[in-house]
Amino acid sequence: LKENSNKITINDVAKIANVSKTTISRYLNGKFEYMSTESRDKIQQIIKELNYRPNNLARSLKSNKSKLIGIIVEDITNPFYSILIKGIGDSCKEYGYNFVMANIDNDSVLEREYILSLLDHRVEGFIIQSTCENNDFLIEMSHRGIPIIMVDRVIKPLLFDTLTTNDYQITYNAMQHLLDSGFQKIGFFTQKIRNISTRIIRSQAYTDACKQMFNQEPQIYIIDGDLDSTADSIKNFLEANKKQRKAVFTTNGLAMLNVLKAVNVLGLRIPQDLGICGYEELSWTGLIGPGITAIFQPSYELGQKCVDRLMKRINQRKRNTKPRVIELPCQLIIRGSTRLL
Amino acid sequence: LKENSNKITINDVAKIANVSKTTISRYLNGKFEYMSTESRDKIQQIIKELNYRPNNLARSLKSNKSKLIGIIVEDITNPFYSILIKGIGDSCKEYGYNFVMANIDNDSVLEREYILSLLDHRVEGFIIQSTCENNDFLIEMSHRGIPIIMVDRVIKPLLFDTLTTNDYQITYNAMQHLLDSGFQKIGFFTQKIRNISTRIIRSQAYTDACKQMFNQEPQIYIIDGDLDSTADSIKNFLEANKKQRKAVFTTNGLAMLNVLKAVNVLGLRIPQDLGICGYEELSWTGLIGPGITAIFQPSYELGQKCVDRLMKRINQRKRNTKPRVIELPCQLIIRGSTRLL
DNA sequence: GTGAAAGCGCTAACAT
DNA sequence: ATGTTAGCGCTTTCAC
Repeated sequence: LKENSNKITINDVAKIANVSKTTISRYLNGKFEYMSTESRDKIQQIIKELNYRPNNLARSLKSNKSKLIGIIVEDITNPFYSILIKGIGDSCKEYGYNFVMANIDNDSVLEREYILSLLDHRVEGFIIQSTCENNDFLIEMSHRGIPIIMVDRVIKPLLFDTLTTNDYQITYNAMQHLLDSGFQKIGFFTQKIRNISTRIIRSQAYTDACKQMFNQEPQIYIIDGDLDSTADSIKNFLEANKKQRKAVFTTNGLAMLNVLKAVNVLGLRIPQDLGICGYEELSWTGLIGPGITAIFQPSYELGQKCVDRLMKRINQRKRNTKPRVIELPCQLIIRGSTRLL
Repeated sequence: LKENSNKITINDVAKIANVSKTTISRYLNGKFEYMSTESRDKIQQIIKELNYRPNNLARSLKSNKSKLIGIIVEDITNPFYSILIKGIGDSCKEYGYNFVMANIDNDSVLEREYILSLLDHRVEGFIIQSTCENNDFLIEMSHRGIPIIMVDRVIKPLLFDTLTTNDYQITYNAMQHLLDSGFQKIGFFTQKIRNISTRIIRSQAYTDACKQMFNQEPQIYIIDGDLDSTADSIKNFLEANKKQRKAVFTTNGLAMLNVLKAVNVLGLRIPQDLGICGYEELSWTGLIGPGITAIFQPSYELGQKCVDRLMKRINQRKRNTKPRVIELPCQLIIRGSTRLL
């Protein structure tokens, strides 16, 4: 590598190769049919010698193709997303793309700001795990011809390609498993539901299961607060269902963590005093007490498929074709926390 | 937002405002001293009405400032890095920057490829958690004037600004704590050490502690393999130190997880049969058995400070000033897994 | 206080 | 098979 090799331009290469920069450009874009073998070989060698790399900014400015996509996620510290992002990154590489990422912390204002800011860099499309509070804005973007893939969120009516998991079915299956294991009353522990579709769908599956299997009213506990309030919720749930065998279902990893901490503080035995089950399968769920029954989501594959779908859209002439929902199956990992006694 | 508002250029704004695009450009760059208040107000209003946003690609091409930085990490699914990246992202936003990230999975070839690929996008600098196998290459980049911040790695001689934690000291402190808790022999469980400086430093602190406190030879176990081989390592360690009270120290979250899984399989009691302590404090370490004693690293702050430092470098005329090491303190979170019996 | 014009490093339409 | 030329949307020098 030479000093300043990042300052070498197409003109330098052209001059040394004794051809016009058009020919170099053709070479760079693989249009070899428009040049002699000698030109081709000479150019190849010179590029290699000079360590020339084309300036993407200039290419993008001209062609409006930045080879960059934008990723908007709720919270990258959540393992579900960090694995998803790894899938996205690996897949991007295969397509010759890079990605710019923004963490929006559930803030819809931030979501809009970041989308505009990434568009300033001319990202060619987005993979968005939306707050679900900017639907009009997203539709606007879509009308402008910017491909958008929704991940882990379903917005109705269906306006964007959507990558998600079989949330309803797997939640319902988990309920069935709890029934089969002898649990009689199920508490549903979730963060604030807001508009977020996954939470709504999961709670719907729970509610349906309550009616259809457990003959109980839904008992939904919102645990956005601290450890104490989570512990209180659990105590309330236990009090309200004294004689029956009980289990809690958690809607995401954070809810799971909070419930486990509270159960720990309360000194409850799993699964004798309380069964536990829910989203999501994390590296450590097998190690807590008797092992926690948990739902595994294929987040890496989800990330890959998001990119596949986005690339299809980007390379598609006509962009207003009907959006599709792609649903990947989850897996219920059964462990001691929901054992039949 | 209007249709096609991303197609509006500085020329459109200039035409409507009835001024030259130079004036618009001055407005965009805050050079208000070169225009009348009327011009200024008019431009402001028109930009707002049109929802005009300048094309970053064009700005960057001209100015060679992309407002983009590059992040290279080993593995984004490791909570240490995902939290670090959150810190980086939040801090970037304050500076008006975005970042392009690459996950290199400990692969030095990928590291080089990604660095070049991000440079094609004219990132203005890098925050790199290097494989430590591309030092010459990184030095080359640095000579070309590309600011590089090393994070979580120390390369000697010191050629880059470096953000790290007080690894040696905190590891040594952890050893002291084990001694104070009545442990007599310590096993060191690590992934392959390779060139990675953190692992070297941690193992050095361990080795020194062995000599200075425990009067033992270092007992280092490499656990890159599967669960079975980790379990074997633990059995060997126990066999080799039959009569003494024993503890293991793990060098990162993955090693910790593997050890805990193996301990679980072997049915060992913590801390009676085996004490456990090490990197790193994760959301769940308090929930396993009696709670796991662990080292907390301030990764979010580390991420923020990386960006602070990088911005200093980017905005610095003279870039060859002496590199600095910034060391953030860790915390040892003491729990039941290293209890005095 | 304002504008004309050159140019950043490419691509592509149109020649030849 | 190859070159000429005109931009892409900005910034910046220089002139007035």
